[in-house]
Amino acid sequence: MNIFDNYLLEINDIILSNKDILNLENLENLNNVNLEIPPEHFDFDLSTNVSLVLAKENKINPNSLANSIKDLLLKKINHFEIIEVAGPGFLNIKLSKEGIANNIDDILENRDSYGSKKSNETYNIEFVSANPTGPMHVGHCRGAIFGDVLSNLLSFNGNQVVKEYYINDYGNQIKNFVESVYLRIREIKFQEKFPVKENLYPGEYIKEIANNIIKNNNKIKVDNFNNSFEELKKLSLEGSMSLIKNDLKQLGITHDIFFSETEIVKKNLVNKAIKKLKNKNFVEEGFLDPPKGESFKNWKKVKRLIFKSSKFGDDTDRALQKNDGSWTYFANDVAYHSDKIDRKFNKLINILGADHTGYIKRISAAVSALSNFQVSLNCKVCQLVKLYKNGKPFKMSKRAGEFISAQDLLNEVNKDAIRFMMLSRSNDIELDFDFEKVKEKTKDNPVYYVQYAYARINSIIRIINKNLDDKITIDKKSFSLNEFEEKILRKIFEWPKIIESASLKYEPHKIPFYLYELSTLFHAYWSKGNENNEFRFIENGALKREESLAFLHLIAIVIKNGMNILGVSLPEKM
RNA sequence: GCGCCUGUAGCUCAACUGGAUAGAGCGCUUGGCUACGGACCAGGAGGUUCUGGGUUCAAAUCCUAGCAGGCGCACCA
Repeated sequence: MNIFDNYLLEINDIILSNKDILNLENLENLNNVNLEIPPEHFDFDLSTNVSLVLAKENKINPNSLANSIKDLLLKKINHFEIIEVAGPGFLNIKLSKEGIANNIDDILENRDSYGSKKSNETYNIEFVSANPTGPMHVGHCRGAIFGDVLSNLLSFNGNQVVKEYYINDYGNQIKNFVESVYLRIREIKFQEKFPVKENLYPGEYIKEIANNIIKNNNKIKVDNFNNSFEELKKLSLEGSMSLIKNDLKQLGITHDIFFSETEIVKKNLVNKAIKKLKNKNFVEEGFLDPPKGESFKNWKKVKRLIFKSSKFGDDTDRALQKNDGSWTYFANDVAYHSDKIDRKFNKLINILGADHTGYIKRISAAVSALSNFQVSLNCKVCQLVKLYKNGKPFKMSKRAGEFISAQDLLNEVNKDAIRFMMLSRSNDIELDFDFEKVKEKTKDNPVYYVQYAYARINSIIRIINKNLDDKITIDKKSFSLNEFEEKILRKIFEWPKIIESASLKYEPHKIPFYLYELSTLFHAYWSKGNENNEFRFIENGALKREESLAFLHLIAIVIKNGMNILGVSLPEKM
C-alpha cells in the first residue's frame, strides 16, 4: 500500500498505451520517472517529473509534452482533479475528494502495516560484536541501536532478518583478559596485589566477574594459570558476556544468534573456507610487503598463506597466517562469513565502528570471492560518539580502565531518549551526545516532543470514551478538511516514502526526523485550537466533527508505526 | 604517502539520492497560556551549500583538481 507507487504505476501504464498520441518513441527511461510530494508552497498533493524525463530522450519540448500528459491523466485517472504544469515541466496534481478518501481508508485499513513495502529478502545483520573483555561503552551503543533499528525497519517490510553477534573470544586479548580475572581472584583469595602490567585489564568489572566466579565455583583452583586456563576462560567469558547482554537488554536490544570465534576454530571452518578460496586460485603462499606509514618492529618477511583481496578492490593482499603459521583474525572472519553465505542469506550487513573502516575492503573482497559475487555484503560505519556533559567534553579510554560505560549512561538517561538521540544523526557523521541535554524533558529533546503528541491524541480519545484500537471509517461524501488537516494528511501520505528510502539505503535516521516534523504539524494544529475555538476537536466532552477522529487515528497510526521501528515506547499519559 | 567519512544559516544538522524559491532545531528577536494536557505555538532577522573547473533543461547532490577536519592504514582483535 503506497499512494505513490499506485499512482505512478497508473501513470506509466497510461503513457505506455498512449505513446503514439504523445509522439513518444523512446520510453526506456520510464523507470526514472518519479512521483513525489511537491514543495509546500505549491499547495498540491503530488508532483511528477514524467515530462522532463521523457522530453529529454525524445528531444521534444518538456512543457508542451507536459500539457499533453496533463490532459491525458485528467481524463484517465479519476482521482486526479486538478493538474498544473509548473516550472520547467513538472506536473503538480491535486487529488479529488474521492481520491483522498480512498487513501485515508487504506491507511485506516492497513494500520500497523501502513508504510511497509512488501519485500522478501533474507538478511543477516551483524552488529555490536563488542569484544567480550568487558562491558559495553557508549560508543558501542550507537552501533547497537543502529543495527537493532535497521533490523526492525527491514522486518517491517516483510524481510527475514537474523540479528547476529560475533563473539571475538579467541586470541591474545582473551588470554590477557582471563589472566586479569585470574589475578583478581588471587587478589581476593590470597590478598595478592594486582600487578601493574601493560596488557592486563584493570577495570572494576573484572573484580565483579572474579567475585561471581568465586561465589559460584568454590572448588575452582587458581594455583597455576595454565592449568586452570580453559575453565577460567569459560567462566570469565560467561561473566563478561552476561554484562554485555544485560547492557543490551536494558537498551531494548536482542540478538538471535551469538556466534563464537572459538567455535569456528574448533569446528575447523577456517580450513574449509580457505580451501574454497584456494580452489578458486584466490589464495597462495607468498610474501607481503612491509606495511606503509608507521614502522612495525615485529614485522618479518615470512612465507605464508595470502588472500589475493587486491583482485576484489582491496588496496593490498592480506595475510591469513601469522608468523607461527596460526590463523589470523581475518582468516577466522573469512570462515565466519563463509558460514553466513552457507546459511543462504542473500544480503549481509555488518555494522561497524569508525575505527574498523579500514577492514571493510578485505572482508567484502572475501565475501565476493566466496560467493562468486552472488551475495552482497554491505558495511555500515557508525562514526564516533562525542560525549559531553554540560558542554564539557568527556573522554573515554578503555586502556586506562576509565571509560564511560553503557551502564553509566543508562543510570542517568532512559532508554527511549538514548535510542532516539543516537538515531537523530546520519551514521556517517560524528554524533555529539550531551548527557544533560538528553535528560531534559523539553522540546529540545525530540523524543518527548513526539511522545507528547501521542499523549495529546490519547487525551482526546479518553475524553470522548473511544479507543485507538477501534475500527473506524470515514464518510466519503460528507467529509471535509481544514487547512491544518490538509497539511498533516500530505505528511502522512509521505510516510511510505520515508520507509522506502530509509530501507533502501539503510538509513534509519530518516524516521526520527520525519516523526519530529509530523509532531510539529500536529502541535501547531493543537495550538490553533487554543487560540480559536473553531479548531478544537471536542466541545462539551463530545467530538465536534466525525472526520477529526479519523484524523487523530491517522496520526497515531503513523507515530506508532514509527516509534515501534525505533523501539521507543509511547506512553498514553505523560 | 594511501584509503574511508565529513564540509550547507552564528551553532548542531536535514534535503525524498539530479529537481522547482536549499529546510528544521538551538541561539538572537517580537508575540501568544488560568488550557481539548504550555513537556506547546505564531512572526522576524540570518545562505557565494569549503574553493576552482566540468557534465545538462536542471547540481548541495554526479565527474575532476585542490583545501580543511575526523577515523584508519599489523602477522593485534
